[in-house]
Amino acid sequence: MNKVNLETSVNHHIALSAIMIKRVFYKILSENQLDITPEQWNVLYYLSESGGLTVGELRELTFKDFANVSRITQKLEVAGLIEKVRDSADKRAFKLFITDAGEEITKKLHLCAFESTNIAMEGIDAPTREIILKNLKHILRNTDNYLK
Amino acid sequence: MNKVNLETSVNHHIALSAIMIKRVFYKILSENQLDITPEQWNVLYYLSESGGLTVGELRELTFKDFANVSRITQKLEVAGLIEKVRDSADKRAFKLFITDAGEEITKKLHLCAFESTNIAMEGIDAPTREIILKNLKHILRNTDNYLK
DNA sequence: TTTATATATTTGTCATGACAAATACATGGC
DNA sequence: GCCATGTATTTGTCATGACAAATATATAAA
Repeated sequence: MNKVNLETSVNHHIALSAIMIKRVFYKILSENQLDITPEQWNVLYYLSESGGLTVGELRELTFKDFANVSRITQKLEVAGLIEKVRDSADKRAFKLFITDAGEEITKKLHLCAFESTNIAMEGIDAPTREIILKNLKHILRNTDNYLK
Repeated sequence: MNKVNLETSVNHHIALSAIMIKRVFYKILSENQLDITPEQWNVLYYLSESGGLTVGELRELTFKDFANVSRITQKLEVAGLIEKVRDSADKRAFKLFITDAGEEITKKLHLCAFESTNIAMEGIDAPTREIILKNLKHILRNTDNYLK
């Protein structure tokens, strides 16, 4: 009888923590009257770091699929936070750029992300955070290999 | 300038790991022709452990909100995997019970969950898993306190 | 009892994730 | 150039999460 116990399952607790962290982030966002979702923040983050990414490149960076990146970027474009420019060399593709308004909001979003990290990680020292990070990256490799 | 770096953010990697683990689980479920979602598995798990829970009790156990538990249990009921029985003492509430068909599927789901754990955690030794689990529980307390 | 308020659950809406199908453009082989 | 195939992106559908509003029943207060 291979029975799983969710109370002691790391997998399960990763899922729960992810949900709770996202809730904290949502709350901080709404307290700061930022009409942005955590996933939109994720896209803005990468476009702020490096402009001119395509939808496909964003897909890789964000671990999302084309469909979702497509829809998230549409919303950000409507909100005036990014621009989608047809690539003249490859007319199927877009190059995405963050706008000045997008950069403004991204600055605030960095503060919110910083705050939510402080809340979630309070009482966990730096070496332990390193261990957790290292092992989460290990889990990402494991799962990535399996899904290939 | 408080700038967050997602590449070294534990928060962010928890979110990514959660998504990837869920994808692995989805894949295993579909390979086993189990027409069940990870969230439905979660509900089945608790109803298998202890029958007669209300929607509200399930909500607490699963970290979901009423709306979602309500919809998930509706689908499981339609699929014949659980039963919702009006509580005679409190006619607002239901008592939920897993059916024999639900128990059958739950057995298989335990195996799938076990398998997905093995895939995600491969190469991470037991003491390290303990450390991760302990700290994820710490994060759950931190976030829970903040959201209160 | 009547009324106000609290509780259990459901429904509606929007954003997102998974997944399949559709669109539009590119590229290689003929 | 023309066609088959591949690539970039979009759209549609279903399940779920967040959140607000609605429904039904319970309970407390007047």
